[in-house]
Amino acid sequence: MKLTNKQITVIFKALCDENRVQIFRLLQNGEKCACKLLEAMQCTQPTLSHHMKILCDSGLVVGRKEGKWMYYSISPEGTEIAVNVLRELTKVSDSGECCCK
Amino acid sequence: MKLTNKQITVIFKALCDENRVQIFRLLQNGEKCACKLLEAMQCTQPTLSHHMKILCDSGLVVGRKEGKWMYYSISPEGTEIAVNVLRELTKVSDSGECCCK
DNA sequence: CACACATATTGAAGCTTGTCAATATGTTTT
DNA sequence: AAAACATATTGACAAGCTTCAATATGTGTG
Repeated sequence: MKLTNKQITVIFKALCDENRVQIFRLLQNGEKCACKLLEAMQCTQPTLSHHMKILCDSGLVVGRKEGKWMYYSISPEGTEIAVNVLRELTKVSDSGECCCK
Repeated sequence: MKLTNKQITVIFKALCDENRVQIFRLLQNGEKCACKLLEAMQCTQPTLSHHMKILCDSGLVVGRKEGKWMYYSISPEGTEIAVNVLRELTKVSDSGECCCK
């Protein structure tokens, strides 16, 4: 599972906005419909929809349509990938010294 | 260790830019001086300096000054915090159903 | 002390993102 | 079929980010 730098930025862009962090907090105790999220957030419906799209694109959140409602939840698969990417990217091999030393 | 939503976004902004992701890759095999990073990157010195500031502000990278050189490395403490925050934020408690169901 | 070198800061231009009002799409109800 | 409802899309504007050239700061060297 090899991601490009571009794809990695898409994942972490999900967490670059305070509103989206708050949405994660709201989703932590289970799936929620968009209307419930909207109630809890201080933004308009189109803005929420925009953030949900970014969250879904990142893979950290998944959406499920049921009739006229849209249910969102945190994706265990997506978040596991994100944790692994973060781990991978920040892992230090420490194989060598810098030339300038 | 309780971070605000704002502080969390600062952490993940480090990984929102392709160039910064590339910088992590360069730092993976140990501390590097700014001049070495600059060589490897396709950007000007002020741009690199700007990115290094964002990385240091995130806590994921630490800088160390030695004479006229600046050495940067991945911070094990910072990255551990980041992983924990990501884990925390994406942990699902699943305590209850959404009202709309 | 003047000069060369490494890095940081400033200021401006261009691009991207976040936000909202208005509107469109799709679904259920009457 | 029309009305009501939930969500998505569009278009416009504001705010923020990335980038660079120019300049400043700090450090070692002749």
